[in-house]
Amino acid sequence: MTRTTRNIIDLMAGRGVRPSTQRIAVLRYLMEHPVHPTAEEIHHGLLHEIPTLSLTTVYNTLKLMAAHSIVDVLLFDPRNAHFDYPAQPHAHAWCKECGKITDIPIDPALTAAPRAADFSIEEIGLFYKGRCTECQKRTDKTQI
Amino acid sequence: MTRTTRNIIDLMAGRGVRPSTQRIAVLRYLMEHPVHPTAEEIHHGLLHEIPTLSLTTVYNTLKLMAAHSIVDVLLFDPRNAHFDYPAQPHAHAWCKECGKITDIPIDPALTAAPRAADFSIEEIGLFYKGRCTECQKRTDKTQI
DNA sequence: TTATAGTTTTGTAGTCATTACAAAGTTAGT
DNA sequence: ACTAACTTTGTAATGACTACAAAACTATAA
Repeated sequence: MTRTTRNIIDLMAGRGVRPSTQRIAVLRYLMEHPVHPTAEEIHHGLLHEIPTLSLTTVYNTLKLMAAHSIVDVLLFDPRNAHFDYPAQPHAHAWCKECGKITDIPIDPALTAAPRAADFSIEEIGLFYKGRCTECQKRTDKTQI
Repeated sequence: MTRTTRNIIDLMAGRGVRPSTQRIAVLRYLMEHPVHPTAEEIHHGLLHEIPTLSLTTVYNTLKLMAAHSIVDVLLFDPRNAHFDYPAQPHAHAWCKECGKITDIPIDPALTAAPRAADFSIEEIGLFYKGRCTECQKRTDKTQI
């Protein structure tokens, strides 16, 4: 059992989620691939390790871990949800053109709860939508 | 032609969107119903006014106006998109329990573009997820 | 070990918001 | 009025996600 597996089990147990082989694999995949994958991508990426893993289990696992605040669900992309293990607090930038989601270091002041008190805040999200450098370059070339 | 209709036409023209009867109706509905409705709700709410209005047109119109930054698409709710005419810049609070989306006045400093420059930012979003006052009260009662 | 109950996983069959598409309708300019 | 370009409409599809029930697994106790 690797060091990471121990950490993952402890993290899950601390949040009230029973660690199973599949759940550990999904969370480790998210930790080792901080590129905000979709459920489909996680499933595909784990198939060689757990050939019997079903897509349903990946969805169930992500939903369960999101409910226990272990992972974040990113819904910028209208086509499908992306998932994130938030090691550090950060904002997200979504490129409208290529769909890539990039982490943006966040100013700690932004994570402060706002003055409006008529709401119990459990989660804060900050995101930017626009165009990444590569897509800007590509469009510029085309336009010349 | 009402005052508002004139304003809507000017707004659309200024953003490069040709104003049609259906498009004007959709945008006015959003302005007069600042409760972040879904496409289905907008369609239903306009049927008595334009009985032939199709749901496809509502979707097309919202997509077009979003592309021209006239309306915002809110994707917190995993079930369906909500739409917003942002009269003032504001954040959104989404209640995980009842699904209601509430406007939160935003500190103008938060809308400033961040220092990370490798990205052309066209839109900034700030949201909170949690529980609204009513849902908190209801749960408290249940727990007593 | 074996039994048993509770939990998790799996595969299949849906559901449903959203989009593609082509025909019909509308608008604008000549 | 004529024509080209644009918009709307209805239907049919797409595809992410979920419901469900059977099978597999895990933990605990006798």
